[in-house]
Amino acid sequence: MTQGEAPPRSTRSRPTMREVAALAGVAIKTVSRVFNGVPTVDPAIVARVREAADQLGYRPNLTASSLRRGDGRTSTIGMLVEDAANPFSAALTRTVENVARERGVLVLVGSVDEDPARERELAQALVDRRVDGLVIVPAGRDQSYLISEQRSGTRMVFVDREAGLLDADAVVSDNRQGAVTAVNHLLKAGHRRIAYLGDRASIPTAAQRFAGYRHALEVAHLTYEDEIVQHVPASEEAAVTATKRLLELPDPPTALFTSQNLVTIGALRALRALGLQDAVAHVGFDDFPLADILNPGISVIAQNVEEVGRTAAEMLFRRLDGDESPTRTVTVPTRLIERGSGEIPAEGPRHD
Amino acid sequence: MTQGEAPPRSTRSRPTMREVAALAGVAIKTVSRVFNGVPTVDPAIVARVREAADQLGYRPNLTASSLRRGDGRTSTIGMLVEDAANPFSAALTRTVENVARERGVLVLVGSVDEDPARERELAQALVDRRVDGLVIVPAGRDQSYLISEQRSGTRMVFVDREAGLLDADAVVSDNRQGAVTAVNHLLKAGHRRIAYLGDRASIPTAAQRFAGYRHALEVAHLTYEDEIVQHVPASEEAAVTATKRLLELPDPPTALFTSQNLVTIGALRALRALGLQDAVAHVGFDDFPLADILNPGISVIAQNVEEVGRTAAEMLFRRLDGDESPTRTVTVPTRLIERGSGEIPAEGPRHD
DNA sequence: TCTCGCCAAGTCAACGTTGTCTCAGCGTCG
DNA sequence: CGACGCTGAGACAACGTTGACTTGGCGAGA
Repeated sequence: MTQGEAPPRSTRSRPTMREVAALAGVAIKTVSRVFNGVPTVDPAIVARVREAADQLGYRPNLTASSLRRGDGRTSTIGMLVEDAANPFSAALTRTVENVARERGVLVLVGSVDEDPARERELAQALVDRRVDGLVIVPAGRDQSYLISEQRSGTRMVFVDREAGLLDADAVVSDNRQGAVTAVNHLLKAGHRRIAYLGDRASIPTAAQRFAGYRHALEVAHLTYEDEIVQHVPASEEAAVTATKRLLELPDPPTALFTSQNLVTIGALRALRALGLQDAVAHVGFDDFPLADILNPGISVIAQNVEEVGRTAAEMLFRRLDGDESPTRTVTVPTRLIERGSGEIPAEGPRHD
Repeated sequence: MTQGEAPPRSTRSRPTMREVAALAGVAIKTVSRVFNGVPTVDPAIVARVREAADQLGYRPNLTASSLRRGDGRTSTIGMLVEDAANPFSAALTRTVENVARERGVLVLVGSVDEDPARERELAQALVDRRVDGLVIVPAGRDQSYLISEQRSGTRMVFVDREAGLLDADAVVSDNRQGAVTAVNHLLKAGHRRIAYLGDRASIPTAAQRFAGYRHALEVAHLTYEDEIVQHVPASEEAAVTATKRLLELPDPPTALFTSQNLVTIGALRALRALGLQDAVAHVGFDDFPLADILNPGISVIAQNVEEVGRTAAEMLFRRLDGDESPTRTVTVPTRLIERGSGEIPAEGPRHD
């Protein structure tokens, strides 16, 4: 810990247009014109105003400006994600930020932690700051509390999951089809006893992935067995326990479909702990860093996070630009990445 | 892609206090008092105002309120990180958000991408929105452009790296000592030829870690050899190439100290590609997910990101609460995590 | 009974900016 | 040479809210 030298700083209050105007010897309105790039101001005056502003360290107050301006735009949008620290949310935030950046718009971020009450509080806090729009990964199943905001002109786009009880734009991954692809891939490797391990079924995305799993089994004329299906809270620990339980069954599954990131990682920890990583096939939903470097590499259904985020942001800005067309839900396809774990055949690893 | 049904929404403008007051039959000021929890308002009137507000879907305008209020606080802070999508930045953002949340403060996030010009632009954009304070992971080495802001009362705390040409609070990891620990650990395993692979030396944290490396060698009376030192841009590809170059030397190093996240991952990819992961010892700076599940597990010097973020946020809020003490730099210790790769002895893996 | 003080509720102006309107000065054209 | 249009700059009010002050009604004490 180092000591600095500075004594308490003089909190001289921030200069305003009034002071700049006084120093430059012009009217406030003229300063306003200069900073808004109005072309009809005498170049000599522009120079004088700029000089005065620099001298005082003047910076326009966007807050005041947005209050007075007709459209009331704040050049700020709000973004609610599940948890700013997790890779999916972080990647999403970054792509939205990239699109916003091009328009000089900043992003207010909030982590909802799968808590509907928190979602609502944060959404209100964003609205209270008069953000121009919202990008929301909803936690709850009821967003009707936003109806009045929507009517008041706040544009919003939902991501990863659609809004409930609210008609709004959304961008989602093709969860169901992704799950079908995963299961079909395991079927192709000869598996007939494929376990499902996923997030609680109350989470819409988990429900869709689970539906895909059931559908694929049905098409393959396999009977669904409750015994090899586990819905657990999305945490590594819970997934480790659940995986072990599955693999210690009298008639254990020969393949595993894990429908969420942390669940996938928990499952692969459990497989390794049991020394079964080369014996039990495994496909996870959602890619994760270093999945390719493990042994075997983990085959996954990868979401196109960048496209999801970019599409959502672009839809939002199109709305802000006046697009009044009917609301849409855009579905972004997923992609199977084969890395080894999903290609382990039913009879166990090949030894020929 | 699904079609919604909603026709263009009626953009009725947002209700204001005036309208609430009219509906409740009271003066605007009374509505203001109700929403600010002033206790001297007749409970019957409070009820009437609240009802009117609910009926209209009224939400106070924090923007206007902050403009009028004496302190001008916006209950918003700005945060500049290297890249919102990388795990270090994301974790930092999240801890700062957690502290802010307790005070009803929201966080505006911007990614600087190691670009000093971008850092400056974003800082200005945040100041223009009159954030109450800034948490900055600086990209450039000169933050003197913030002196006038500081004087105008914007509080700021720097994270991960100290500010340049500006007297301000900072919270940093003990980079130098962490590097010393890493190298000492490798020395203890018998290594005498330890390579350094790190981010460009122009990045202050990289420079400190490099200094730690040199210092540890010196204390151990080992001569510094330029041949086994590489400064590369922080990317996996660059690190892969550099690592291969090091290991293909006539007299290759028996141990590797990688001083940055992506560099560490690049190095371990290269080690695996060459089949040397069990022969060459390796300690990385910065922990990363799944480091423990690899084979061998990757030993690292872990930064305490949570403590760094929390400390920074707490310092910022203490300043906002009126703390005028001299500026400080808080150094947060790092911690060695042994997982296998760093304990490989100098003569190669044991075969006894 | 009258004055005084008290307290709840209201009026007014102001935060920093910009939209609208006005005005002064200048060049042009009949 | 005078009316007119034009152009550039200023005056004024307003955005939605709150700080400072005022008002009015009521109870208490002399």
